Amino acid sequence: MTLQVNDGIEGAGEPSARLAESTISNDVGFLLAKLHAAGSLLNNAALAEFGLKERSYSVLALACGNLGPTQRELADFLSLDPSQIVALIDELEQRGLVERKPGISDRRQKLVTATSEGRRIHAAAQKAAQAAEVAHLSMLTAQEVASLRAILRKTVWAADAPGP
Amino acid sequence: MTLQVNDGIEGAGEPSARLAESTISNDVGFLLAKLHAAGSLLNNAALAEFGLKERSYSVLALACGNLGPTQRELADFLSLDPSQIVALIDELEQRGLVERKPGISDRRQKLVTATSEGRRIHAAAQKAAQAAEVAHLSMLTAQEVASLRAILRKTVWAADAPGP
DNA sequence: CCAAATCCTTGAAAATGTCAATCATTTATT
DNA sequence: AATAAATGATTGACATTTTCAAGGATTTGG
Repeated sequence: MTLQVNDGIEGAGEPSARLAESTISNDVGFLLAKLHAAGSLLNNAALAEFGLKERSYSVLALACGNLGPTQRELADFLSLDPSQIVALIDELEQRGLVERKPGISDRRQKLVTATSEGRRIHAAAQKAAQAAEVAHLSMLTAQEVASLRAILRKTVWAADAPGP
Repeated sequence: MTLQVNDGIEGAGEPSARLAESTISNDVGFLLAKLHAAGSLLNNAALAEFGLKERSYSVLALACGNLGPTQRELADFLSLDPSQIVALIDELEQRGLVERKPGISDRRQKLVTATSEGRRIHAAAQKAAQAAEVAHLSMLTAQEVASLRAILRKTVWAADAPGP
């Protein structure tokens, strides 16, 4: 489930920070939800210029790597239903940003790879997304950002093979 | 504040951890989304026993404080549309867990307060939710959890606050 | 007093999430 | 090798959630 921000992007900070006294303000889950919601808003705003949202951007980014992900892998990795992946790729494919290729060893699979146009769009979108991230975390020191990233990675990939 | 991370990761993998090589695996926004999704799942599972979800639990928790929040404040604080607050409170009120009281100085407002039954349910649900949080973050050291909480709080409210 | 703004509520439309069934293909079993 | 079981992609139906716009009640500002 997702908490979504209905605030304008430039809208002034927290109108009712009075409730921040509540005990749930210390719940990591609650803080995570709030931060994620605010970040999504900024991210989607930054990506709108390229006709992308967080979802399609993620798929495009994964298609731009040289990993040749199958749709099933994308669904698992992004924690989405396979049918949602179909819709996302349909759109990206119609825009000529990605291609479906039959799996090499398994013809049921469809490998998703970015076109050169897709790579171009992705490079530009990535810049915008990273700028949005920097802005969103501008109140943190570089050390804090690094710690946050490391802790998040450790938690997300726990019990997994070592990440990048 | 000391921010340190034990970055030793090992173990056997999730089905598609292969894609973790991708660059988006380092995006704070992406990690936030994944961690939030996983946490929500655990949270909702823990709260189901009490007929609550993250949303209704949050509202109930805020109603249990002595802050007498108005619905507008709840909407702002939880980043939800006011109409969603109406539905959440309707349900909690029908179950006898919270009450709507007319605002003291402004009769348009409705102050939301928990009943004693609501407080009882909340106390039990809080235990379950906190246990779920502990389980979710079990791969982190106490120090890392404290750092995470502090950094999240600082970012969300753009003001530093001491962790518990 | 009047106009504008605010709070809650309702309802409808759009976007998302969830699930079951299907076809083509692969894997496992006999 | 033949058959059964399992898997990947796709479609479509259905429920839930988000997002808007409008309305009645009340307050605020001129």
